[in-house]
Amino acid sequence: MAMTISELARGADVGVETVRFYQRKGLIFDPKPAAMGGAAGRRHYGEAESRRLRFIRSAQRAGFTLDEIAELLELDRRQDRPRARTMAQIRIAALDERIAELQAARRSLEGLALECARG
Amino acid sequence: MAMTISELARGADVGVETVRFYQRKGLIFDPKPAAMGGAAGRRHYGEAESRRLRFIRSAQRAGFTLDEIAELLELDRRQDRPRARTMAQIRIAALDERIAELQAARRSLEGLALECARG
DNA sequence: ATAGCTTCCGTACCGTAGTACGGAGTCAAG
DNA sequence: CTTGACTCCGTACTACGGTACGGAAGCTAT
Repeated sequence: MAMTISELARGADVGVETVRFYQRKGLIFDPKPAAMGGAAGRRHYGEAESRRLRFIRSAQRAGFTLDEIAELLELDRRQDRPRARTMAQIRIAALDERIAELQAARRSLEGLALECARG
Repeated sequence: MAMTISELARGADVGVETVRFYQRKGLIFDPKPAAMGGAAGRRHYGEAESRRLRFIRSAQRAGFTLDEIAELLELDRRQDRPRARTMAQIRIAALDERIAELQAARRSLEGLALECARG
């Protein structure tokens, strides 16, 4: 249950420095060691943090910026479903656009490859 | 036919500063004004540069980095079709992967939006 | 001929998302 | 009880793709 930072990082396939970076950004709860009733030095993390970190990575794959992800996490905390839904829909539209663009690029690369093959 | 830098930039929907940045990177021929037999100060560009600039933008949309685009332009100059073809194929594979990832992200966002709608 | 937009040039700065570094302290195994 | 790995912390640096700034000089329309 209780994990060190490196275990947490491994669980989401990110580096320790990246976790620390997210903490500085406020994306991950930072159980300040000093603030935890004297437990010396080390932080420890549980399943909640691990899930949160994996969520961040998946949201990133969906194209959200870290700032947007911070907002999503905040919306989740506040149970603001309408706004979260809006953000999701905006992102879906952007995704559709991006997918179409990549598919168009793919087609034109196919054409290019074909030209190269013929010479 | 002969264009100023701002006309060239407009033709590809980029800023003048971006054109200058590409010149520094060596992506666009830079007809150094001093080196052109005394024509004072200003560069002028033709259709070739305009096409080149538009090519850069479309290659970017396909996900090539500027360094890769520099290589592509060089391959074109050297008529190295096999290598260009290889690069295109590598990019197509990366594109396929990326498209699949975005589609997966899209599906999970749809799920999220649905959850938000129900509450 | 002069006002005012462009151009040129170098250099500096921006946002995004990390990654590295150095020193000090800490924990676990041999 | 030491050695070696891990942690903490602040700060600095990286890559990428631009974007901005400031001064000098050049066009262009009035």
